[in-house]
Amino acid sequence: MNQKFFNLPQERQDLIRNSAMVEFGEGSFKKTSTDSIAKRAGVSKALLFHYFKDKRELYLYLFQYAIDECMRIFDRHMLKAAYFGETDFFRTLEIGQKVKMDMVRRHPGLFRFVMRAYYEGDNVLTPKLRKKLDDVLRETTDSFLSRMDLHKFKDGVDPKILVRLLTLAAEGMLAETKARTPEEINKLFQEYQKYADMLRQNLYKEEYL
Amino acid sequence: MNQKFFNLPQERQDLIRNSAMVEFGEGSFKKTSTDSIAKRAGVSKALLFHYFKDKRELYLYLFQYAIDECMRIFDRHMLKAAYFGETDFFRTLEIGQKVKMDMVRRHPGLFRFVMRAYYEGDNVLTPKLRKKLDDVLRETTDSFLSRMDLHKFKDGVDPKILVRLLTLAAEGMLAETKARTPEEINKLFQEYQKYADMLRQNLYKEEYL
DNA sequence: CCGCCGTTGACCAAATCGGTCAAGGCCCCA
DNA sequence: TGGGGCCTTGACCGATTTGGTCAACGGCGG
Repeated sequence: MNQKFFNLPQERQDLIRNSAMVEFGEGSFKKTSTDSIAKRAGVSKALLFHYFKDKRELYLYLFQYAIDECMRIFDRHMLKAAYFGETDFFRTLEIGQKVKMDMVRRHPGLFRFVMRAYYEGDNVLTPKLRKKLDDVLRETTDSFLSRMDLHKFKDGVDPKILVRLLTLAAEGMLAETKARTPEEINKLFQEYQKYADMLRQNLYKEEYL
Repeated sequence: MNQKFFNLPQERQDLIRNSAMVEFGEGSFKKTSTDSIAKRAGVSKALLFHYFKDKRELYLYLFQYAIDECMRIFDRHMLKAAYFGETDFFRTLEIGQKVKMDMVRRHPGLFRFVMRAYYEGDNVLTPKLRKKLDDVLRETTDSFLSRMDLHKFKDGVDPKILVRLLTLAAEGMLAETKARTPEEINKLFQEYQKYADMLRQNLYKEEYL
């Protein structure tokens, strides 16, 4: 790709990246047209091909960028939690969700794009990239659980499936809305907190409530 | 539409309907080509236009069919539960999920299609149809809750958000797999049951366990 | 033998596809 | 004042795909 892309102002880079991720997130690689991407970004199609030699190159760059962004966000959130010595399962997960929702605001369409890309039927994504995403997802969960204080849970509660349950719920909420305004995102977060509170209230030993 | 469509053997009707729902479920109305639908069904495109005058007519028929099918399934499951006098929240919900997963086997792509259609940006779906789906969803939840024995829950547990939490999880699981074989679907169901068991174990009063 | 019916491949004009190219506008340095 | 980059664009390309049509095929019951 044309390295001059990075000389553009950050907002313009984001505009192009976000538009492309939203479009690629709505359909398969083949069905997504470069025209629609350009139109969403309010930019000429020729400009896209000025910075990216190919539709495929744009796609692969976006995937790389998305994964890196996820990692960056995750690291920041874990570092933050670690800095404050936070070891509480729900509070840390809450921070995570908050950061995630913030990311949705900054990069609407990123999650959907990554999911799409992961399940993309065509072989546009190499197995190597696919594996990379796998690793990121698994490592984040493990790393998260290893730092938490799991003694607070009642006996018989498996924190691992609890993470999955809450993550599924959060992603489901994210998937079913096109929320972009801060108020909408805040509403989603409040709903998430209702679930988390209910679980915390009933899955923690009484002495930790 | 051409009423002779219903003279076809049921399997052939299902073949066409399912293929169309899968394809429409993967992309927007505009981006989904009649060619791909025909190809998936192993049928000539001309046949499609023999039974449905339009791409749009096919789409609207499918939506109607999908909603009716959902209703039919829901009624059957509720009647079954009512017949056995079942009033337990988790057992009834479990039956519901089981039936739902069965439907996924019989109609792969139905759920995704309905969701897509609901959030479809173009105005192919009239507000009236959209409202109809809304009503169905809300009514089923309310009707379900009104028949359940909610005294078993500990104080402070809101069954309504519990339904939503479990539904979100189930739909999330459904969305992230392309599971079609009975074994895969069974695996999903087992995962669902892990969540439900954990919640039941901790949200019910002890005397009801 | 006919007529009906489900089915098809070939075909159509129109739209859309990914990608190119010459040139316009703008700012900075000489 | 006159270039020389640099970001940006509209117009354009041939190739493919689009939704939709149509004449005709084959099998089957009468």
